[in-house]
Amino acid sequence: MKTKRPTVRDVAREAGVSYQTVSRVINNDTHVSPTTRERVMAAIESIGFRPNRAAQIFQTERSHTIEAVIFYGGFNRFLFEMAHTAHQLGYHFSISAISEDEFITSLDSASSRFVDGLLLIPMVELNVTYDDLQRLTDGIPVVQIGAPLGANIPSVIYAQSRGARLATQHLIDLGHRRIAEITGPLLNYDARDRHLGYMETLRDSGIPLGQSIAGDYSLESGYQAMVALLDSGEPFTAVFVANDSMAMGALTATRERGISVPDDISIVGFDDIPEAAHFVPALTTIRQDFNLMGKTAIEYLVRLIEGEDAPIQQTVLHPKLVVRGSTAPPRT
Amino acid sequence: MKTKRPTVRDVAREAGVSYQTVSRVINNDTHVSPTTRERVMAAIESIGFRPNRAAQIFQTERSHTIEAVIFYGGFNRFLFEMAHTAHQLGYHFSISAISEDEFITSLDSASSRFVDGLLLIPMVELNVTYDDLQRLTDGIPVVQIGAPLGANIPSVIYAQSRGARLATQHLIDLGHRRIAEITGPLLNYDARDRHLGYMETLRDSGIPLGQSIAGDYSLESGYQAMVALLDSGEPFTAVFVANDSMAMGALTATRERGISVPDDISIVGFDDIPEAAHFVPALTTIRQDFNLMGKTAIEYLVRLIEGEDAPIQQTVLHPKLVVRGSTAPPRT
DNA sequence: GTACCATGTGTGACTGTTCACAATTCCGCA
DNA sequence: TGCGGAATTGTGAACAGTCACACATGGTAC
Repeated sequence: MKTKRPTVRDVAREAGVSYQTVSRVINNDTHVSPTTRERVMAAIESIGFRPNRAAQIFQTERSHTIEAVIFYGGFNRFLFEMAHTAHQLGYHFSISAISEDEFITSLDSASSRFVDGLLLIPMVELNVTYDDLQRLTDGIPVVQIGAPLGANIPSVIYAQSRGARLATQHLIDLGHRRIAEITGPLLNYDARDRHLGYMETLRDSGIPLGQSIAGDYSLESGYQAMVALLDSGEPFTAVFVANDSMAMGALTATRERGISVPDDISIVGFDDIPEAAHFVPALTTIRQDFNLMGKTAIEYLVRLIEGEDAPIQQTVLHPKLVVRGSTAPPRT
Repeated sequence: MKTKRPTVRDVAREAGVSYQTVSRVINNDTHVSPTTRERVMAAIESIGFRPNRAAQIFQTERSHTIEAVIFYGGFNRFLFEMAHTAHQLGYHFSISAISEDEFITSLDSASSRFVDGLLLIPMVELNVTYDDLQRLTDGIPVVQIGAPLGANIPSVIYAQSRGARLATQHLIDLGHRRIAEITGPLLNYDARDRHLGYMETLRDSGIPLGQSIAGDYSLESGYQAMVALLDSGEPFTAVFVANDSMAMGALTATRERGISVPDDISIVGFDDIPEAAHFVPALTTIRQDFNLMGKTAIEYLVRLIEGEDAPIQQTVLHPKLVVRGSTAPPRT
């Protein structure tokens, strides 16, 4: 962890050339013979050299960075709140939007860019352990938003399965016994945990599982899933939908068929986005405060960066049930 | 523009101290006498010294930057798309979320951080000229998203007033003659332009202006504005609402009063957010593609950064009308 | 055979800041 | 008056790259 990072001069020694030649190679300069280039590349690979971004910027006075300046109070609350919290604590905030296969690259370049801390917001399950993560990032503190409950990674999560339990139990308490489900993409932590919470609650009450269809959290997929549910012919009086957007799509599907919510079918969503209260009917859902989650994560990350004492921990926030007009007792 | 930036040594000479003392002052080190500190501060101020962030990071190996790693495909499309485009063009993307009074500070620190380009996304009118901007940022290229039509600033905008015209004309074509309005916050470029488009269209058709109430683009404010409109007693058969969120709130207000949309009142929104098609009734609105706008802005910014030849220009995108179920001819 | 040029490679200097340590000043107290 | 120690200030070196230039080599044209 404290071993000095290799420099161009180390690479040069290894490859038997001058540091300037190494510089030329990492900058894709043309005036290098193919054989030399190859030798240098091999040396870079073998000793694990990464150019020091700070030194490059210092020298060239170019950072290759674009900055978006955005005024507080607007849209995009989630990222926004985090950026704001970071600023208040004296940190710049940058986002790196990547596709899955850029994941590794992005992490291990972080140390050469002297990023002080990383906030990981994966949408899918990461098959890396915390140790892998530490090795990849050269020991840079990482806080993950959203993770399996009990994971040994510094993280901030909402207890997803608990939220799903609240939702499902609410339907049971109203008297429903045939409860279908529209899940999120089951590769996601949260989607899977919501699904588990639903199943466990039914099992605990001795109620058979209903039909379950997977969506991808999008409005459109919620619509499609509800259509499929209705087309299946299997009867049900309530649906637990894994997020509010899909619930909105589901509502549209019922409306098109003249099915009344909540008289014919009750629907519970998840997230409590601001629009949920304005759905028709207003959506009963599970509230999560994303801003709080972002803020908490940043504060924790800064503690990890600045204090040696901060322990690895998982902060678990608890969602709550918000009852509105989309749920009612089943028809008798 | 090409004058060398002052260094700690310049400040030291000016203040009659050593460069190390200057360093101590800018790092808020305790071991500096109050008088010396004051003298140094004055020197810094007088010669306009800003510490070279790259050199600081280079030396300390700390950047005071937190990076959020987010996987593509999620939420927050707007910022996200820009980040992605920037990455593809070889640039890092960072966001700086500020309040209005941090505006100046944020801009003039950009050059000491060697930011290559700035993307300005103001929600309110900026009372700075392009020259001011250039001076503040030390000549760093800037592209602004959203600006008055015809402004002499590199910018990418949607022709807001044109969108408002489309919306208003649509209502007129349906036969409406008493058309009310719910505007956005009129300090915003876009809100004002939408308002103007509405007024001009009515004037051009010789139709008197309807009642106009200002909201703040939030769901809740749309609800309140519609309530106020209905309470006013002044009759109207259609409303032009300046964005979709407010339109959603407005729909809730009509529903609560048993007023039918579009039978009693037609409503047109603006933006075409994904939810708009699922409103009850589905919302007639004006479509803007925010992703396209972000992408266009980044690409233009990169051209400004890399090419000397790129001219100052304003790219004007054109919104279009999407007709759905919230508009119909007025009752006869 | 010499002059020329292109290509490939190496050397020294420089960037602006902070760190470690050295030197100076100041003050109270014996 | 002289001394110890704290507070304040100064000096040299180092960080890891890149730039400008110099130097070698080898091929081509005269």
